[in-house]
Amino acid sequence: MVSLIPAGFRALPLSAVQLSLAAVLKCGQSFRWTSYPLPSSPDAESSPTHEYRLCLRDRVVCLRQSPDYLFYRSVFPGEHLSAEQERVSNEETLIWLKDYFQLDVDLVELYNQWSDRDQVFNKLKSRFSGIRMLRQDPWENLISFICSSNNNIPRITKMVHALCKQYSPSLISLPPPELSESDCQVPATYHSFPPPSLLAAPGVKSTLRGLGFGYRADYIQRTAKMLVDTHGCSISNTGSRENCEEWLTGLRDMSTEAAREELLKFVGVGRKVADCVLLMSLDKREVIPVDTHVHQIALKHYGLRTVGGSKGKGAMTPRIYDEVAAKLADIWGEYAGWAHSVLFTADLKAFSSFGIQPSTPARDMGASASASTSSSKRKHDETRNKAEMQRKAVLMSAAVAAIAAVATVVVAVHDDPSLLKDEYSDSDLSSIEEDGSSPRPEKRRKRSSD
DNA sequence: CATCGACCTATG
DNA sequence: ATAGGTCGAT
Repeated sequence: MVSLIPAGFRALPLSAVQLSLAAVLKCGQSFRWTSYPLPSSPDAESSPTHEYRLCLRDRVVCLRQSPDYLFYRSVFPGEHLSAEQERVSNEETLIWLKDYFQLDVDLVELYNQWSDRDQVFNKLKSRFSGIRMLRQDPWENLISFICSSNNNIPRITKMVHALCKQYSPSLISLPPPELSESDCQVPATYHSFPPPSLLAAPGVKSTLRGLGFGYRADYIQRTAKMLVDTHGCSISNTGSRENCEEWLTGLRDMSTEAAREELLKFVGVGRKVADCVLLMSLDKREVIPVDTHVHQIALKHYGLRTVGGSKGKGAMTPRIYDEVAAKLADIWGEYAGWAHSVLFTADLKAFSSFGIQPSTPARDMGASASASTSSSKRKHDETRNKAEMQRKAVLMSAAVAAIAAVATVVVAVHDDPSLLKDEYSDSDLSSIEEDGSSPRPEKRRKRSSD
């Protein structure tokens, strides 16, 4: 049967295996999407559960997803559009969508390739499907990931939204989708990402500090200033972006090494942030950003051994960085950065309940998490908007995974399995290596200094 | 080159 | 103490 198209939306045929909005828009690639839970529908199997919104320069793009379709619409400020304007804007939004989600790339084919090359990935692919790389705006991407240093996703999200609110005027104000008429919720205002010239002003430092950016406030202002001073902030006659934004985008045409070299010139941009930008907005699909998390994944699941003078703690030295990146790149191949994103997302604690079907969709009171887990196989909560619920979901998922692990096969490790370390066990990746025969995870060895 | 401490802030 | 690090000084 054909599922209903939500009112005002257009439907693009697209399998959920090719794209999972729930994963891709919330896994820390972009920090600017807002999501709204939708009231549950009678046809719960195939109808969207959330609406996602992003403010572009001139419009707000709204998305919903069913197993077989991506539903989209765009909302503009001002009065109604003519039929012709409507047609044109829909076409523009569709073009943007195809570019932003890189729909020309067959993700299923990539998943199959990675599965052939990597047994660890093979275990994850069914649960964490549809995770692809966005093709983001380089300027927004750069600033967002300067914010990401020594930081966590919720706070980065807050910071980026605060920055947009501070430096971009409100494009439009919209009510949440399909309100339950009970309470009058305030409409949300939507702000686009501000251009470089606005962040280059000296006063930005203190303003951003006031917004809780910490030391990143300086980095952002100085980077914006550098960019504007070096490559100009006038608007070119063709596009609607500042010259330096165009220049940044132009790094797409350079080699990975040359583009990285340019990015590293900016303040607050080290190897990791540079690699994030290369991968997420500059088309460098083979690049693997290595953070502490990815490092742990490499140690735990890919038998990377800690060589060199690395001290006991997992210090991220340039040496280690290169080793991890080289190892994973070798395993995953041409689209290694994309594969990395799947593994990274799978390891996020916030995704511990991802890809597990709730068998009892009716009851989802957040409290009953612990007791019922041991008896039932696939019972699980479904809504996870409450931050508090997420930690319970972690425990629950771990229990579910442990049961499932009994029936699963031993995971082959690429190097020496005996070198596997277990630094943190509350992630999802941890579930795939519990095969019953592996040695008991050792406690993290901690040096009592002082 | 490799290593170390400082840096904002919020949460475990 | 650490969260998807980076900078500047040994």
